Amino acid sequence: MIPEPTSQPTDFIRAAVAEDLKSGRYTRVHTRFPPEPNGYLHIGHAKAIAVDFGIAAEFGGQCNLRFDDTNPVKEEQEYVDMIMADIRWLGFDWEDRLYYASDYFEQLYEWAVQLIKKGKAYVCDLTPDEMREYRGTLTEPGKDSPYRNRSVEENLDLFARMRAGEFPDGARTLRAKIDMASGNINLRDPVMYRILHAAHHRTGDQWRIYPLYDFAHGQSDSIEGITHSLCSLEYEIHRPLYDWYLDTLEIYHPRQIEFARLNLSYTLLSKRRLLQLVKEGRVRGWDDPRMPTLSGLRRRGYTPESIRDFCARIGVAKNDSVADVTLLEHCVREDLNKRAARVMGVLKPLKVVIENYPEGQVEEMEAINNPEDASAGTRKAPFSRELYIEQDDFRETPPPKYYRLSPGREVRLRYAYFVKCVGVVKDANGQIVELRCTYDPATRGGDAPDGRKVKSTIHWVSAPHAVQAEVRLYDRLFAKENPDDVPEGKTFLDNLNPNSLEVLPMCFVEPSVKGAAHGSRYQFERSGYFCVDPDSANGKLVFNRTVGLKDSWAKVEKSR
RNA sequence: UGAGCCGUGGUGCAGUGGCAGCACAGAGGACUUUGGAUCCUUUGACCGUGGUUCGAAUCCACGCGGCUCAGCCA
Repeated sequence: MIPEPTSQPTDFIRAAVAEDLKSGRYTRVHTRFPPEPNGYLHIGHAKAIAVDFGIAAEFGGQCNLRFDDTNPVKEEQEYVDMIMADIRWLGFDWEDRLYYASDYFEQLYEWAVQLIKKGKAYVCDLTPDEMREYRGTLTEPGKDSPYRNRSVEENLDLFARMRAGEFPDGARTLRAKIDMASGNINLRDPVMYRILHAAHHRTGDQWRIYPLYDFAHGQSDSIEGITHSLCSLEYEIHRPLYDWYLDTLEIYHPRQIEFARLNLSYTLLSKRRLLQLVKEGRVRGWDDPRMPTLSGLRRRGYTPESIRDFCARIGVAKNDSVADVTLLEHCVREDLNKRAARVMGVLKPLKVVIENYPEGQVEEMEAINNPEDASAGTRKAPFSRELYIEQDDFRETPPPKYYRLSPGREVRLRYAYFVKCVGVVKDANGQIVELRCTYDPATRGGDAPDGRKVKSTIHWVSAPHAVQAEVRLYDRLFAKENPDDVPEGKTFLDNLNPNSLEVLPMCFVEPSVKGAAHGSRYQFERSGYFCVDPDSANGKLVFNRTVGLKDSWAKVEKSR
């Protein structure tokens, strides 16, 4: 497995695992990542994957991939396939250890029978409503079900007939006989099996009863010889039940340890609501670049390395916490800064004519591909009399501290010449449509022999050589730090950022990027990191902005 | 008013009886052919009250605050 780039984090789970090894409670480390195939993986799962696979690797152990597919009505093969692709993309490998809880249905059934024979499980005929009443409340104990003391023979018979499909959905359940007065509601005779006449994506119509999570998970861990079953905090309260099944069945007993799931500012990480955004068309799909799904982040241009780095940096603990999305952004910037080729791209073009530059002349200017990586080499960028620069790089009346182009002011065109603005052309509405400039031939390459300095260097693209592209600018999907923070009567949908997507159809990039493959990542100098979207086709380029560069001018301007 | 868990700068994570630290964010500066990157400086925290101790973020007690659980979801 890939070693994480940042320092070795030592957290309470690693400490517990090390202690278990030292004490001899376990002699090896074997974990598992157990997704339910009912949605796409998101950045929160990336944390869990990093914990499960990461800890196993660090201790020289293994990590299984196991689909927790005990609910056929919610689960689909499409999700299984995408989940596997996402985990691989993230950089983790379960080798030949791909399992499904549904692989164990027969064994689980036998164990259920065993529990019945031990007098530890019974078939219950209570309706869902009745069961709720009998369960009691958080502060009051429950009452025993009237079916609690059926004979072993009757239970065996009924359970077999449940399996045979003799009863309709919901007519009966198999329940563990534990303690209806327990302070832990999970122990008040939890349901082990429910009747579901539904086809399963793997077992087809083989089963009419399906085990619930609690009756499947621990035993699946046991079957696979898992040592440390790492899961999120909400299962903490299930641990006594996890332990009860294993102990009562008298089978190999893994240790469950819980940690806090990831929350991210300005982001929703709930499969249910992510699904809702997709189904209602609020986004273009699971892989919309604004989605926190791994497929969305991938399409947005995030690297797996940056996501792993992020996971390493947020750490693992039991505090409910909200990680700052700016840390995630920092992680991609840091990674892409080292790796992304620089290129010049003009998002909002303003035409410039260099009046004293010979018509028809073209010069090939040498440009550095990546100042952070000398091995990336150089390229040629064509320069000519007519160029495009960024609208933002010109102000007719420059505010204080604005160093870029303005009438009479000289700036450097990166890798080319000093130019001075000598005229502004406007249309009938007074809109600036073109700049007239002069250049100093002595400054070729960007340095003035007389030693004079310019305050600013701006990027440009030669108009006749420019490659047209569509650029999609993304902002946070939600306008609020906590998308769930809504006033009475509103929903998280009201916190959607109406400006989360801005499409710029008429951008110009330098010709070196022509024909770039889907997924290629670039830094557009002074602008940000961009990634070629799969919508690019037939020579038409579409870029997604992964993340902007830090912009200290924007800060100055904002504070004014 | 049941059971379980958790409280350290704005955020996340360390510190497990001996000078409270790291990262991100913020502020300031240096440098710069990206207002990028890099480098330097800097603001800022132990939920509260008692107790034990020479010494407490750490151990104990009592409070306070937050989260999870009353699916035949996972």
